[in-house]
Amino acid sequence: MRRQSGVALWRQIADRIRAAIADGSYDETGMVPPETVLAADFGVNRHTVRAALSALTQEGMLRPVQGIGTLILRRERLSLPISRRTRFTEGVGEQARALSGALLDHAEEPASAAVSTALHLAPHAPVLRIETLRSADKRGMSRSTAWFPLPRFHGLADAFAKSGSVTAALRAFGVEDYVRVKTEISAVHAEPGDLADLGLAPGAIVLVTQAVNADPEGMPIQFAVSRFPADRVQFTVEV
Amino acid sequence: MRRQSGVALWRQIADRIRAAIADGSYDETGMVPPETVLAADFGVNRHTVRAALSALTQEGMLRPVQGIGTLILRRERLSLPISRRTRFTEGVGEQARALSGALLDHAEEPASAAVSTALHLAPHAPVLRIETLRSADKRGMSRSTAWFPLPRFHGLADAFAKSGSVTAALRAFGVEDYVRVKTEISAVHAEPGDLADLGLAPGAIVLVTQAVNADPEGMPIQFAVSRFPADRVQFTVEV
DNA sequence: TAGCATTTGTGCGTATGTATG
DNA sequence: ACATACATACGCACAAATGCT
Repeated sequence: MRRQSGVALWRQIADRIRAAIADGSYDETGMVPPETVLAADFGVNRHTVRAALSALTQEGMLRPVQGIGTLILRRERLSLPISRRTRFTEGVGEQARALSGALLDHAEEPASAAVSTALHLAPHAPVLRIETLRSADKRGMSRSTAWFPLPRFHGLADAFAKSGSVTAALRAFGVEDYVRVKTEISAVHAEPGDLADLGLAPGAIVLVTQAVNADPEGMPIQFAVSRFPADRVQFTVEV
Repeated sequence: MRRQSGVALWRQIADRIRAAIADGSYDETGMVPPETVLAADFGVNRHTVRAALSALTQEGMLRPVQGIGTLILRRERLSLPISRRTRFTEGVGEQARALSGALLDHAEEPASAAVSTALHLAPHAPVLRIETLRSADKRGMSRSTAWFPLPRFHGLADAFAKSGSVTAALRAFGVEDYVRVKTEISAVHAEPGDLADLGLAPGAIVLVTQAVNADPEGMPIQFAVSRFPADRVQFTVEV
């Protein structure tokens, strides 16, 4: 708990309580310890603990009950498998009920250096860019920007908008199967765009993946940069 | 850039500049834009930008030069491959010169529920726990806690202390080869322990992996929880 | 050499946010 | 709810170092 660090004490404490809930430290009671206990544990005033709990309540993670304590509303982390056959929709599987994929924006444009490299295209070759938002149980789970080579996938944005699934949209373009050839995983603080689309608070963490998918012949067909709220998603790699 | 969020503006800006440096946005000049430009871009006072740059200078990422600008000293992130044959030392490869692994602590103790499950042991079976700190070029790269079944690996802590390598220590116990069978990746805010061991600032992000290694016969021999500073490390998965 | 534009470094006054008791 | 202390953010002004004309 460091002061004068640019991060308010109440937020540092909120982050630690959130982590403790996620790793099951309070599973026995299903409640957060009393405010006075937390205040003593963290070495701060009770006001400060209350500010932290208030923020977590705002996030929908806690529900305070007068005279009883502060209940934990269990929100498991979605576990997304990364494998040679990574698909968001299938990966979520039984973990959530209401799955949706929305098309936020799309455009045809010349490829940037990073995109043309990833897709093995000539510099500035034309590509289709689509911006998507995926949700599970009405909570934002990923904000993704994907690029596809043109003219092969001209019109794919419409196909995605109809189905809400990249796999289905690609199938409409004759791609029966595709494989994940590379995934880079990093983590950064949420940017203003994430806050709006995913409903996050400043200082929140987003996991960032940069992935390349290829068709069965090994030709890259999609390069995607996706951003996942780290408190709602984790990755599993089984090789 | 949201105010009154528990995260100081200068820290939010420092995080965005760090991310911009990491993704190569300023590679053309090798310098950060002038303070007045950054202030206008982010819509804040120049003092606030200076507080952000000062923090990054403290991290050793920037060097300001009066009359010239602010030079970028380090932008590369260590890329750690995750595969069936994941090894920290080999994974770093050519990316760093001085590699070291220090043994911080070790003890023999009964397995917790998570550990006994991961290692396929009976509840409370005896295990060896070792705490390690790995560094590359004198910068902390991972803080790791690993568990090994007993009595098979009794004395492994000493072997690790001598070599600074898990692979070498295991070989001393007759394990010529081992494979990574599972990796879970998530991200959280740094805890006080991370700040000290890895030299991080509050609010910093740590990537967390939970991994199981098994010997060639498929018997789990190691369960490890590792914490990596997200601004120094990223993962690559090639399947 | 002198002058000028650009850029980082510093000081001060004020308003708001954070943490305590 | 109030009072207090400190951190954060702003606006304005000016000093100091550098490169160019």
